[in-house]
Amino acid sequence: MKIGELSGATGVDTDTIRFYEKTGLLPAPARHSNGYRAYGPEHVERLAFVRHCRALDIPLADVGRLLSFSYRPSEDCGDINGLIDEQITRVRARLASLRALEKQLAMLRGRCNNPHASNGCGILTELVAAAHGEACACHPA
Amino acid sequence: MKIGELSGATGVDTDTIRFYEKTGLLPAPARHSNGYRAYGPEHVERLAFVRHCRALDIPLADVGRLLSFSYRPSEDCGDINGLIDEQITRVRARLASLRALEKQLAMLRGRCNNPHASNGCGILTELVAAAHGEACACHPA
DNA sequence: TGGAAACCTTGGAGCCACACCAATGTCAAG
DNA sequence: CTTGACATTGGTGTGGCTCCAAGGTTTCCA
Repeated sequence: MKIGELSGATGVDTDTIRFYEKTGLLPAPARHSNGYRAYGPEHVERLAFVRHCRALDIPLADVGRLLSFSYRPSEDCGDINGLIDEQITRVRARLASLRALEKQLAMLRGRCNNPHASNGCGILTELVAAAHGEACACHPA
Repeated sequence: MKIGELSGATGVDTDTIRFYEKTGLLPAPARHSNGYRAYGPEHVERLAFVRHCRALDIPLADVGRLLSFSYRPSEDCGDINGLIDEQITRVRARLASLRALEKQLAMLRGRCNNPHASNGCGILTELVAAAHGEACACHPA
């Protein structure tokens, strides 16, 4: 199968497929006589694996490690656990900071509910106050 | 004050300060006779404003717009509201997807609790199953 | 006075995970 | 024979920095 067919079968853009090949995540496939890439079912599977990991927001470097584990099945799986745990930690940290952020933005937004001249805008006033180090709605003292 | 002093006063890396200048977010300061950048209190304030916006994860392009509002104070502030609303929308969308992600990763992690050979690893099995399109712990059918 | 350490300058590359582009080559259908 | 869809390579752009190299300047201490 050609790259467009692999793309259609997996929903992954052809540019992305070539990018994965260049970065070593997908093995370089055989070529047709005209130079076109020739993929088999094993590529479909491997690409699906990569995309599933990416759906979990696992960095490409870690996906590569996971792939190497699945090719050395006798290795201890402690590293796999660690890798997933790190990913969970990353996600939870990002969640915490985004939750705080949402609160701050909501408070800031509450400062201004109707249109008026921006020299009277509570939002702008608030942001400028923050620049002065004063307590602000989004970062209360 | 020199760039290092501005950096010390605001906690912003000198590289970042130069980057902001290059992208037009900070005005190019005067220079000392030796070519060193010469900053005043207005730069401290403006830089603090930028950093506070960045703490709210507002993109630099939008920070630039906010700055331009504060220099054209007679403008209507409806655009400011819209800008903050967009930011809130972005943050909420990201929160939703991260929450889903956390659930999926937690389920995946539950597949393997003790170290063993990775050909028996539930996590890897799960990821490979996903590659086959089967229902998996993280993306249940 | 000398020399090291700490600062400053510019310009450019690297990070992540792609997306998009141009110029060119290949192939199947009408 | 042309049109259009597909393929190739290589390069650039994104955001928001971060780090580096190669040099010039200032400051501090013996």
